[in-house]
Amino acid sequence: MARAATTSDAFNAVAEPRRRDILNYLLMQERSVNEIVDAMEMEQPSVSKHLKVLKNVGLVEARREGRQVLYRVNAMAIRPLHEWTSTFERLWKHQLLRIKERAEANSAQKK
Amino acid sequence: MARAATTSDAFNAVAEPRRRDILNYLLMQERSVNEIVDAMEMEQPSVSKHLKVLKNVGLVEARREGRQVLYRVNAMAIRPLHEWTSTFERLWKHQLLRIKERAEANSAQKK
DNA sequence: TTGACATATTCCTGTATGGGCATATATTGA
DNA sequence: TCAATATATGCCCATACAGGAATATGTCAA
Repeated sequence: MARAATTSDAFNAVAEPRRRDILNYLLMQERSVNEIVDAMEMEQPSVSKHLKVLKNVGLVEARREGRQVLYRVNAMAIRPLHEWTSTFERLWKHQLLRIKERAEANSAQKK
Repeated sequence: MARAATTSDAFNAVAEPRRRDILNYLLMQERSVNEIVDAMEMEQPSVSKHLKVLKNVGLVEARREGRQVLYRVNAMAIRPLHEWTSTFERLWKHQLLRIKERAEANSAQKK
Protein backbone atom coordinates (compact mmCIF):
# COMPACT_ATOMS: atom_id res chain seq x y z
CA MET A 1 0.00 0.00 0.00
CA ALA A 2 1.19 3.51 -0.70
CA ARG A 3 0.51 6.63 1.27
CA ALA A 4 -3.09 7.47 2.09
CA ALA A 5 -4.81 9.65 -0.49
CA THR A 6 -4.61 13.38 0.05
CA THR A 7 -8.37 13.35 -0.18
CA SER A 8 -8.82 10.71 2.48
CA ASP A 9 -9.22 13.22 5.28
CA ALA A 10 -8.39 16.73 6.47
CA PHE A 11 -5.12 15.53 7.98
CA ASN A 12 -3.81 14.41 4.64
CA ALA A 13 -5.20 17.40 2.80
CA VAL A 14 -3.45 19.96 4.98
CA ALA A 15 -0.19 18.08 4.97
CA GLU A 16 0.62 19.91 1.75
CA PRO A 17 2.03 23.35 2.65
CA ARG A 18 0.54 25.10 -0.37
CA ARG A 19 -2.89 23.97 0.68
CA ARG A 20 -2.36 25.42 4.13
CA ASP A 21 -1.26 28.64 2.44
CA ILE A 22 -4.49 28.69 0.50
CA LEU A 23 -6.57 28.08 3.61
CA ASN A 24 -4.72 30.85 5.42
CA TYR A 25 -5.42 33.18 2.54
CA LEU A 26 -9.10 32.29 2.57
CA LEU A 27 -9.29 32.89 6.29
CA MET A 28 -10.33 36.51 5.98
CA GLN A 29 -12.80 36.27 3.12
CA GLU A 30 -13.86 34.26 0.14
CA ARG A 31 -11.74 34.60 -2.98
CA SER A 32 -11.89 33.78 -6.65
CA VAL A 33 -9.45 31.30 -8.13
CA ASN A 34 -7.53 34.05 -9.88
CA GLU A 35 -7.15 36.02 -6.69
CA ILE A 36 -5.65 32.95 -5.10
CA VAL A 37 -3.39 32.43 -8.09
CA ASP A 38 -2.09 35.98 -7.82
CA ALA A 39 -1.65 35.88 -4.07
CA MET A 40 0.00 32.47 -3.94
CA GLU A 41 2.12 32.99 -7.03
CA MET A 42 1.21 29.56 -8.31
CA GLU A 43 0.07 28.33 -11.70
CA GLN A 44 -3.67 28.38 -12.11
CA PRO A 45 -4.00 24.64 -12.75
CA SER A 46 -2.07 23.97 -9.57
CA VAL A 47 -4.43 26.13 -7.58
CA SER A 48 -7.47 24.47 -9.10
CA LYS A 49 -6.11 21.06 -8.22
CA HIS A 50 -5.35 22.03 -4.66
CA LEU A 51 -8.81 23.53 -4.32
CA LYS A 52 -10.27 20.30 -5.59
CA VAL A 53 -8.52 18.34 -2.87
CA LEU A 54 -9.60 20.83 -0.21
CA LYS A 55 -13.15 20.68 -1.49
CA ASN A 56 -13.15 16.89 -1.49
CA VAL A 57 -12.44 16.77 2.20
CA GLY A 58 -14.84 19.60 2.95
CA LEU A 59 -12.21 22.16 3.91
CA VAL A 60 -13.50 24.66 1.39
CA GLU A 61 -16.79 25.37 -0.28
CA ALA A 62 -17.38 27.07 -3.58
CA ARG A 63 -20.06 29.06 -5.28
CA ARG A 64 -20.22 30.36 -8.80
CA GLU A 65 -20.54 34.09 -9.33
CA GLY A 66 -20.71 34.75 -13.04
CA ARG A 67 -17.54 33.50 -14.64
CA GLN A 68 -15.77 33.32 -11.35
CA VAL A 69 -15.88 30.66 -8.71
CA LEU A 70 -15.53 31.94 -5.18
CA TYR A 71 -13.99 29.70 -2.57
CA ARG A 72 -14.32 30.00 1.17
CA VAL A 73 -13.05 28.07 4.15
CA ASN A 74 -15.31 25.64 5.93
CA ALA A 75 -13.74 25.93 9.36
CA MET A 76 -15.81 23.08 10.78
CA ALA A 77 -13.70 20.65 8.78
CA ILE A 78 -10.62 21.80 10.69
CA ARG A 79 -12.13 20.99 14.05
CA PRO A 80 -11.12 17.32 14.06
CA LEU A 81 -7.51 18.43 13.66
CA HIS A 82 -7.86 20.92 16.44
CA GLU A 83 -9.44 18.41 18.73
CA TRP A 84 -6.89 15.77 18.08
CA THR A 85 -4.04 18.16 18.86
CA SER A 86 -5.86 19.34 21.98
CA THR A 87 -5.50 15.84 23.36
CA PHE A 88 -1.82 16.61 23.84
CA GLU A 89 -2.27 20.09 25.22
CA ARG A 90 -1.98 19.04 28.86
CA LEU A 91 1.34 17.43 28.09
CA TRP A 92 3.04 20.43 26.59
CA LYS A 93 1.62 22.78 29.18
CA HIS A 94 3.10 20.57 31.83
CA GLN A 95 6.36 20.61 29.93
CA LEU A 96 6.33 24.38 29.65
CA LEU A 97 5.63 24.68 33.34
CA ARG A 98 8.65 22.58 34.20
CA ILE A 99 10.82 24.66 31.91
CA LYS A 100 9.60 27.79 33.62
CA GLU A 101 10.22 26.36 37.08
CA ARG A 102 13.71 25.40 36.11
CA ALA A 103 14.45 28.85 34.77
CA GLU A 104 13.22 30.43 37.97
CA ALA A 105 15.24 28.06 40.12
CA ASN A 106 18.24 28.91 38.01
CA SER A 107 17.90 32.65 38.34
CA ALA A 108 17.32 32.31 42.07
CA GLN A 109 20.54 30.39 42.35
CA LYS A 110 22.52 33.05 40.54
CA LYS A 111 21.60 35.72 43.04
CA MET B 1 7.69 17.21 -7.79
CA ALA B 2 6.05 14.51 -5.73
CA ARG B 3 4.38 14.77 -2.36
CA ALA B 4 6.36 16.34 0.46
CA ALA B 5 8.31 13.86 2.54
CA THR B 6 6.54 12.46 5.56
CA THR B 7 9.54 13.65 7.54
CA SER B 8 9.34 17.19 6.28
CA ASP B 9 7.24 18.35 9.20
CA ALA B 10 4.74 17.31 11.86
CA PHE B 11 1.84 17.94 9.49
CA ASN B 12 3.07 15.34 7.05
CA ALA B 13 4.09 12.93 9.76
CA VAL B 14 0.67 12.83 11.41
CA ALA B 15 -1.16 12.56 8.10
CA GLU B 16 -0.66 8.83 8.36
CA PRO B 17 -3.44 7.37 10.57
CA ARG B 18 -1.26 4.64 12.06
CA ARG B 19 1.19 7.23 13.25
CA ARG B 20 -1.60 9.11 14.98
CA ASP B 21 -2.66 5.83 16.55
CA ILE B 22 0.84 5.38 17.90
CA LEU B 23 0.94 8.90 19.29
CA ASN B 24 -2.41 8.35 20.94
CA TYR B 25 -1.13 5.16 22.47
CA LEU B 26 1.97 6.92 23.79
CA LEU B 27 -0.14 9.68 25.28
CA MET B 28 -0.45 8.03 28.68
CA GLN B 29 3.07 6.70 29.13
CA GLU B 30 6.20 5.68 27.36
CA ARG B 31 6.18 2.27 25.72
CA SER B 32 8.57 -0.22 24.22
CA VAL B 33 8.41 -1.06 20.55
CA ASN B 34 6.94 -4.46 21.28
CA GLU B 35 4.21 -2.99 23.43
CA ILE B 36 3.29 -0.76 20.53
CA VAL B 37 3.38 -3.69 18.14
CA ASP B 38 1.00 -5.66 20.34
CA ALA B 39 -1.36 -2.78 20.95
CA MET B 40 -1.49 -1.59 17.35
CA GLU B 41 -1.60 -5.04 15.83
CA MET B 42 1.01 -4.10 13.27
CA GLU B 43 4.17 -5.79 12.09
CA GLN B 44 7.23 -4.87 14.08
CA PRO B 45 9.15 -3.43 11.10
CA SER B 46 6.18 -1.23 10.30
CA VAL B 47 6.12 0.14 13.82
CA SER B 48 9.85 0.78 13.76
CA LYS B 49 9.53 2.68 10.51
CA HIS B 50 6.66 4.79 11.76
CA LEU B 51 8.58 5.53 14.92
CA LYS B 52 11.53 6.61 12.84
CA VAL B 53 9.39 9.12 10.98
CA LEU B 54 7.89 10.41 14.21
CA LYS B 55 11.33 10.73 15.72
CA ASN B 56 12.65 12.56 12.68
CA VAL B 57 10.13 15.33 13.09
CA GLY B 58 10.56 15.40 16.85
CA LEU B 59 7.15 14.00 17.69
CA VAL B 60 8.62 11.22 19.80
CA GLU B 61 11.79 10.70 21.74
CA ALA B 62 13.42 7.41 22.62
CA ARG B 63 15.69 6.02 25.25
CA ARG B 64 17.26 2.63 25.52
CA GLU B 65 16.47 0.49 28.56
CA GLY B 66 18.39 -2.73 28.30
CA ARG B 67 17.29 -4.50 25.17
CA GLN B 68 14.22 -2.42 24.85
CA VAL B 69 13.82 1.04 23.41
CA LEU B 70 11.18 3.12 25.11
CA TYR B 71 9.37 5.76 23.13
CA ARG B 72 7.48 8.73 24.47
CA VAL B 73 5.57 11.61 22.94
CA ASN B 74 7.17 15.01 22.69
CA ALA B 75 4.00 17.07 22.89
CA MET B 76 5.77 20.31 22.09
CA ALA B 77 6.13 19.16 18.50
CA ILE B 78 2.35 19.04 18.20
CA ARG B 79 1.94 22.66 19.21
CA PRO B 80 2.45 24.08 15.71
CA LEU B 81 -0.47 21.95 14.52
CA HIS B 82 -2.60 23.09 17.39
CA GLU B 83 -1.76 26.70 16.80
CA TRP B 84 -2.42 26.56 13.12
CA THR B 85 -5.83 25.01 13.64
CA SER B 86 -6.58 27.56 16.35
CA THR B 87 -6.38 30.24 13.69
CA PHE B 88 -9.69 28.95 12.41
CA GLU B 89 -11.34 28.54 15.77
CA ARG B 90 -13.19 31.85 15.63
CA LEU B 91 -14.71 30.86 12.35
CA TRP B 92 -16.25 27.60 13.47
CA LYS B 93 -17.42 29.04 16.74
CA HIS B 94 -19.20 31.71 14.80
CA GLN B 95 -20.64 29.03 12.58
CA LEU B 96 -21.82 26.98 15.54
CA LEU B 97 -23.42 30.07 17.06
CA ARG B 98 -25.40 30.70 13.90
CA ILE B 99 -26.56 27.10 13.81
CA LYS B 100 -27.70 27.39 17.40
CA GLU B 101 -29.54 30.63 16.74
CA ARG B 102 -31.30 29.11 13.79
CA ALA B 103 -32.36 26.11 15.82
CA GLU B 104 -33.78 28.35 18.52
CA ALA B 105 -35.61 30.52 16.02
CA ASN B 106 -37.04 27.37 14.53
CA SER B 107 -38.32 25.95 17.77
CA ALA B 108 -39.80 29.31 18.73
CA GLN B 109 -41.68 29.37 15.47
CA LYS B 110 -43.18 25.97 16.05
CA LYS B 111 -44.78 27.03 19.28
C1' DT C 1 31.29 -16.85 22.70
C1' DT C 2 26.84 -18.24 21.78
C1' DG C 3 21.92 -18.11 21.70
C1' DA C 4 17.77 -15.62 22.49
C1' DC C 5 15.32 -11.58 22.61
C1' DA C 6 14.39 -6.66 20.94
C1' DT C 7 14.66 -3.40 17.46
C1' DA C 8 16.30 -1.39 13.10
C1' DT C 9 17.38 -1.57 8.25
C1' DT C 10 17.24 -3.03 3.45
C1' DC C 11 15.06 -4.33 -0.72
C1' DC C 12 10.99 -4.71 -3.44
C1' DT C 13 6.64 -2.98 -5.55
C1' DG C 14 2.15 -0.86 -6.50
C1' DT C 15 0.26 3.47 -5.97
C1' DA C 16 -0.74 8.31 -5.51
C1' DT C 17 1.25 12.42 -5.79
C1' DG C 18 2.36 17.66 -7.48
C1' DG C 19 4.11 20.40 -11.06
C1' DG C 20 4.28 21.66 -16.01
C1' DC C 21 1.92 21.88 -20.08
C1' DA C 22 -1.84 21.65 -23.19
C1' DT C 23 -6.55 21.63 -23.61
C1' DA C 24 -11.41 21.27 -22.29
C1' DT C 25 -15.47 23.41 -20.18
C1' DA C 26 -18.30 27.27 -18.56
C1' DT C 27 -19.97 31.95 -18.71
C1' DT C 28 -20.58 36.40 -20.50
C1' DG C 29 -20.99 40.13 -23.89
C1' DA C 30 -21.08 41.67 -28.61
C1' DT D 1 -22.65 32.35 -32.90
C1' DC D 2 -18.10 33.90 -31.71
C1' DA D 3 -14.36 35.75 -29.00
C1' DA D 4 -12.68 36.56 -24.46
C1' DT D 5 -12.32 35.58 -19.73
C1' DA D 6 -12.32 32.22 -15.80
C1' DT D 7 -11.75 27.78 -14.20
C1' DA D 8 -11.21 22.74 -14.52
C1' DT D 9 -9.28 18.57 -16.42
C1' DG D 10 -6.09 15.36 -18.73
C1' DC D 11 -1.56 13.63 -19.52
C1' DC D 12 3.25 12.89 -18.42
C1' DC D 13 6.99 12.09 -15.15
C1' DA D 14 10.02 11.94 -11.19
C1' DT D 15 9.39 10.95 -6.49
C1' DA D 16 8.24 9.08 -2.02
C1' DC D 17 5.89 6.58 0.11
C1' DA D 18 3.74 1.97 3.25
C1' DG D 19 3.60 -2.73 3.68
C1' DG D 20 5.74 -7.38 3.30
C1' DA D 21 9.64 -10.29 3.71
C1' DA D 22 14.22 -11.07 4.87
C1' DT D 23 18.03 -9.78 7.32
C1' DA D 24 21.12 -6.84 10.10
C1' DT D 25 22.28 -4.75 14.51
C1' DG D 26 22.23 -4.39 19.49
C1' DT D 27 21.92 -6.20 24.19
C1' DC D 28 21.82 -9.40 27.70
C1' DA D 29 22.50 -13.98 30.16
C1' DA D 30 24.70 -18.20 30.62
